[in-house]
Formats: sequence, C-alpha cells, structure tokens
Amino acid sequence: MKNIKDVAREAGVSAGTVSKVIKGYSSISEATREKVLSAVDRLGYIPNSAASTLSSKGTKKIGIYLNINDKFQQIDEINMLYVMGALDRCRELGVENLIISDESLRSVRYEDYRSYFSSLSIDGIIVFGLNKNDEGMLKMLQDKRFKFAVIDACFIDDNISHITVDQQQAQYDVARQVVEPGDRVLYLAGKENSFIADWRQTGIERLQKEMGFDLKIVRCDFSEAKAFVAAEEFVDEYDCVVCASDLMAIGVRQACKRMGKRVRIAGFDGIRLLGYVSSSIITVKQDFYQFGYRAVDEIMALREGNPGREVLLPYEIAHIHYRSVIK
Amino acid sequence: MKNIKDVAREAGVSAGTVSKVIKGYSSISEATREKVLSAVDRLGYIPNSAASTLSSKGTKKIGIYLNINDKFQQIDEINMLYVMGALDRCRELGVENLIISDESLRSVRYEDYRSYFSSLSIDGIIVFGLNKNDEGMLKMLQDKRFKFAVIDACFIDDNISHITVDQQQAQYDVARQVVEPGDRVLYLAGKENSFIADWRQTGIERLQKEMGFDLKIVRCDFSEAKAFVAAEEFVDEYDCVVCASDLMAIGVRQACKRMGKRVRIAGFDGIRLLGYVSSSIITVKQDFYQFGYRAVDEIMALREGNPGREVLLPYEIAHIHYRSVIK
DNA sequence: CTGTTAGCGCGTTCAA
DNA sequence: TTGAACGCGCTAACAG
Repeated sequence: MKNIKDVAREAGVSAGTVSKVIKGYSSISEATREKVLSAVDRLGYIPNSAASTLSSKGTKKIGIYLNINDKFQQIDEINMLYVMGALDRCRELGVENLIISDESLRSVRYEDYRSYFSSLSIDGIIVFGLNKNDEGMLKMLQDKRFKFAVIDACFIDDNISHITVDQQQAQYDVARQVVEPGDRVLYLAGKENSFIADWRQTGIERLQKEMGFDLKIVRCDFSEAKAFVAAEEFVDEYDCVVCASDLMAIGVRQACKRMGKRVRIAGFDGIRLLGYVSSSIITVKQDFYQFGYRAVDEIMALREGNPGREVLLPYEIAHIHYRSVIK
Repeated sequence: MKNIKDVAREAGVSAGTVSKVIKGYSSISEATREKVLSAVDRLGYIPNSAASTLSSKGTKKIGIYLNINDKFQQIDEINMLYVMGALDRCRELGVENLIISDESLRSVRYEDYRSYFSSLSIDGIIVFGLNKNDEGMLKMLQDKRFKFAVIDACFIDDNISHITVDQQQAQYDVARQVVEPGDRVLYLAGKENSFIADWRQTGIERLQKEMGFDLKIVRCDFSEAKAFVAAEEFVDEYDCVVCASDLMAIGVRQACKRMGKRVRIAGFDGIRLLGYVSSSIITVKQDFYQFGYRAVDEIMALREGNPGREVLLPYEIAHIHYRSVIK
C-alpha cells in the first residue's frame, strides 16, 4: 500500500535516504535514522519485495528443493521436518524462500534450470534427497552461479556444502547393537540411485567383515511394502534384520507379527511412527528439523564467500517410545 | 539471464509483442506468435517474475497460510496433505504461491497484515485450521481486497469461500456406527477455539438426543496425550469412546491397551497412522489433499469475480487398514 | 495486429 | 551525510 515515497514524505527526507536506513547503511545520521524509522512505524510501511528484488538485480531468495520421488501424497514426516526447519530458519533470518518440488521442475528443460532459478530470484538452493539419476539437479550443482546446501548426498565444492550424518558409522553402530555373534543377518537396503542407501550399506559390510557373520542383502528401495514381502519370504532363515530405514523396519515388524515370528530388528532414521508400532526396534535417531535449519545457515555462509564444506550432524542410537512421541 | 528484449531482438519484434504472446493475448497473428515462441524456445527464456508482478501492479500470488498452532515440529500429516494439494494445483495452473506460517506473521502487527500481504504480491489466501482467537486473520477476512479460501471454518462472503465436509453429519454418522442402545458414551471434544471442534460436537449431541444414551463430554483439545489421560481416568465407566480426532482415538486406544480394557472407539479424520495402530477404530475419512487442491480452484473462482460459496467435500465412514497405508 | 511510451517501487550510483 | 536521477524487466495504454 504505502510505498517508499510516502515514508520519505512523512519523514521529510528523500526516498533514497529511506532505502538506506532500511537496508541498514551506516552513512546515516542518528537523527534522520530515527525520523525515518518512526515514519515507517507510523505508516506501517512494508517494502515491496518484488520491486526490491528487481531493483537490486534479484538473487536473494533461497529455493527449497524437495524430491518427493514417489507418487501422489508421498511427502512424509522426514521431508516435513526438513522443510519446517528450513522455513523457520529463513524466517528467523528474514530470508525469502520458495519451495520447489521435483514436480514443478518437470516442465522445465535441464538447460533452462539456470534461467528458471534466476527468474525466480533464487541464488541459493537447499536440496533434500538428491538421487543419482536426477540429471537436471546434478548439472545445476556445477553452476557456480548458485549456492547449494545438499542434504545426504556427497557433494562438496566451492559453492556446495554437504549436510548429513556419518551414514556408514551410524549404520555400523546400530547394527552392532542388534547383531550377535553367530547370527544370520538379513540386510534390507535402500534405493538403487540413492546416495545414502549405498553409504549405509558400506556400514553393515564393514561390521560383517569385522564380525564375520552370514549376511544376505536384499534391496527393498526404502519401501515398507517391499520390506514386508521380503520379510515374509526370508525371515525364517535369519536371526536378525537390519534395515536401511525405519519404514522398512516397520514393514518387517508387521510381517513378523502376522507370522508370529520373532527376530531382532534395527531401523534407521528415528521417525515418530516407531513409537506407535514398536519400541523394540532400535534405530538411528536423526534430527531432521536441524538438517533443514542448518542448511539455511550453510547457504548464508556460502553467500558470504565461505567455501563449501561438510557438516556432520550428530545422531543417536535409540529406541523410540510411545510416551516420547505423543503430544 | 535472457530478458524480454533479447527475445524481441531474436524474433525481430518489439518487447511489447513478446509480452503479449507470452501472456496469451489473442490479438497476435499466428505468424509472429510462432516467431516469438521459437525465439523463446531457442534462448530458453523464462520471464522474470519479480519484474512481472511489479509491472502489473503485483497481486498475483496465492498465500498458503498454515496455522501450526502448537509448538515446535508439530506439523503433521494433515497439514502436509493440505499443502501438497494446494502446491500441486498451483503448479498445474501455473499460479505462484507462498507458504506463510503463523510463525512468520508473529512479527507483523495486525494493522499491517494488509500491507504485508500486498508487499508480497499476494491477492488470495488459503487459510487452514483457522482458530476463533486468531484475531489478525479474522480481521483480514473482512478486507475485500483479498480473496480467501478458508478450510474448516465457517466464513462465507463475497470474497470468502469455505471448504469443508459436513462436520456435524460426519460426527453423527461415525458415532452411529459404534454406539449401541444403552451404551454409556464418552465423547472427547476438540480445542476450545476451534470451529470444527464445536461443529463436530453438535453431531454427537444430535445423536444423543435421538438415541437418548448417557453422554459425558470431556474437552481434550485434539491432544493425544490428554486423551490418553482422560481414557485412563474414565474409561472404566464407559462402553464406547467417540473422539473428535484420530489422534485422540489413538491415545484412548493406547491407554486401553496398557490397561487391558476393551471399548469401542471412533476417531475422526482418517489419518494413515490409524492403519498402524488399530484398524478396529472406525473413523471419518477425509481427503485432505483434495481440500488443498480445491482451495486453489476456489481462489481462482473468486478472482474471476464469482462470489464466495460453501464447498462441501465428501467423506467416508471407514476403517483404515495397514495394507492400505503402506507404500 | 504491432510498436512506442511510460511507469511499477525500489536500490544504487554520483554529485552536492 | 543526503538527494536526484537512472534503470532493473516487464506490462498496459495508446498510437499507428
């Protein structure tokens, strides 16, 4: 409604001065600064963000890229927490942002990603759940014009920071808690083109080398349904099932329940759902909200000219109890 | 990167013409239209949205207002589906949008909401989970300058459409399925300032009048934890617990499990979690994704000058089974 | 049907 | 330390 000129008039200064005050430039006397601020307050002036980004040659927003992978309505707790963390941090820092789903990029050619983001005034992008076959994004990462904070996919460069937990170590740690000497172990692995799936798998393999147990690896693509089926088929022959995700662990658990079997199960992620299904599943508890939150900070750091880096967040090996998840 | 002038040059026309082609104006010959489109394609031109909204006096975005109510990380499946539905529909329609959480409005004074939304180029707002004590938003609804699609809160006006299911009827229907003649019925009601909480409650009250059963109403604020406690305290004296939300139903169910009690339970919402906890809970299944999706359409209709209206979406009385929720 | 012109609201020189 | 002037990229009104 009110624009910068209204404020200028109200404060008895020029529009340029108002702009400088608002952007916090130091070359302004305390007196006029006060005048302007009070005028802003009186008028309830709020800068027009379109004009602002246009005038300052754009590039101020952070894009929050969500790879929903699967179809329809498949966004889950983890993505949600990512997003909330990022949104909250953006708000705290007053950073504008835009959520971009893989869906919304489908209509854009890879060569045009660059202009697409530019046209949206985006200069930094937070990437959740990048896959190895996401060609468009993978190419984008090379474009030094943008800053990236990539979650759970090993890219580091001048313009790319990587935020994750030590997946291998975590998988190793949690498996160590459930596997006993002499066990026959079933490992349900994640998706083919997933960075974290592979990384986690190296964890169980390392443990296997150390302990020398029987290990069968079945790829279940992080799918609860597939894990359910795999459990039905194989669980008789194993003492212990280590899963690369909680959802798969839950699938296994449900299958066992129906079959009246009992095996030790390890999950990975620490989602609330575990508290409802079975607190007997041990898991790697991660703070996904924190991932999103930190990702924004990393983008800001890159903007300031810092080089990309790896941020390893802590995790915890734990059981999720019902009491701890209810609100 | 490339701007409209580049395209104009490439196509051998003026910038104005390019703009018209892109905005799909009809007063353009097929020949130049082709020329322009091919130039756009060759250059990978994507319009700068900031410039566009600035020039056209802004007001083209839809704000998606989320009331997270509770603290930290409390966004759940329902909100998620709302948002996904709205985002998907926006994408299909090519509508720009912005997610606004109640958190992000906290720093804005009520009087300034108007300028805040204006400055963001927002002309339509989808409101999820409005509470009776959300003064700022409530005032905003009066501002004819904006179009609103309100979910689950009874407001209709020239500029406001209301999207919901018939809460009273739904509560009535689901209760009817579990309550048997002569039952002592415990009803766990929702939050004090919630529109739907009250509306739902009238449903059970209507049924009570018809059947004449014993009815005790306890306010549990949609909280699973409070429902758990209420169940521990009262469940001995009742045959049947009707809950105004699934989460409360789950709380009751978990409490009963620990106490070794058995009562009939009805929930409300139809969240996936039910499939994990207990398919014996009957519930009102709503399609939240559809709520968000339709909300966008309603905003568009209002923009076209249609008056606000009430949209009643269908619901279903059903059990949620594990098989139907796993992926 | 197409080109020209004049801003949209703000940030950023450059002088003063 | 402040103000004037220009331009960001695009759209809308007006000519032609």
